[in-house]
Amino acid sequence: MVDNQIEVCNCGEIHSEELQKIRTEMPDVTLIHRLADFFKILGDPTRITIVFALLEKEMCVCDIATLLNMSQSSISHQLKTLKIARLVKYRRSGKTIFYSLDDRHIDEIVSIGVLHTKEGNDGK
Amino acid sequence: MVDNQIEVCNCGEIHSEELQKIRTEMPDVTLIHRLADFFKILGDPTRITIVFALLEKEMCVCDIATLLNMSQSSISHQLKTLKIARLVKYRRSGKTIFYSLDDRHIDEIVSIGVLHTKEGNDGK
DNA sequence: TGTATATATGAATATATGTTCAATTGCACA
DNA sequence: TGTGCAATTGAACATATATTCATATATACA
Repeated sequence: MVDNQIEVCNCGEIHSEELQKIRTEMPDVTLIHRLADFFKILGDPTRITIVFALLEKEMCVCDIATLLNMSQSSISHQLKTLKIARLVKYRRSGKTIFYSLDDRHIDEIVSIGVLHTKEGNDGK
Repeated sequence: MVDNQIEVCNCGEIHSEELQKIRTEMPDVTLIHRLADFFKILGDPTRITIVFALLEKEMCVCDIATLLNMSQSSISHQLKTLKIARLVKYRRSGKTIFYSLDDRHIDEIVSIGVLHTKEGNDGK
């Protein structure tokens, strides 16, 4: 990324040296993109519901589909997304494949999300 | 939502009584949607960068735009999104408007996200 | 080896969403 | 009151993405 900054305004509320200092304290671009990708995973109702389900116990694809009342194909697609993001892992047992959570931070992060959600108790 | 479940398979890995039990332990649909909306907010590089910036100090719109090297309009749009989601608040001071974080859980949740991101240290 | 079952995959479609561009609003100050 | 600046807003556009449908894999079992 080239460093030619847009000249936006002259408000000068923060001097450019301070902006420069803040810039050095910010996480690097790669980390930010990975972080955003991580949160994006949890930002879909289907996927986070799957996470909640797997928080209860390991399940096979068709169990999850039945639980969520959705097609097996769409669950499979979402599980693939979760798998790539390393949020779930799987094991094969004959014909069926069991999925389970693969991140020890997930319950923690989801719990905090619930806190935030319940505090802002507005009708959306 | 009607409760006519799709009959997906007969794998029967989990009996329907157990699925029913798990169903009762799952968060309700409204909470899940709010949670997904919350995580979706953090699931965009621009928005999470804004959050990181505001973690450092309160800033006006043009400062953020300069810092992120983005147009002031797009920052303003994103700030509106963050505002609606109650992640940021603002105060007016003359012509400029200062934004700051409005959620005491944010640094916590972002920190855990960073943990997850750094542990899965694959080259994506 | 052939059939049945659980899961995965690819293409297509519909929808959601981030940024830009062109205005407009709100406040300050001369 | 009128000009200037910071910020907001709405429409348009391009891109991303969730689900569906049809089909392909992979394993079990007869």
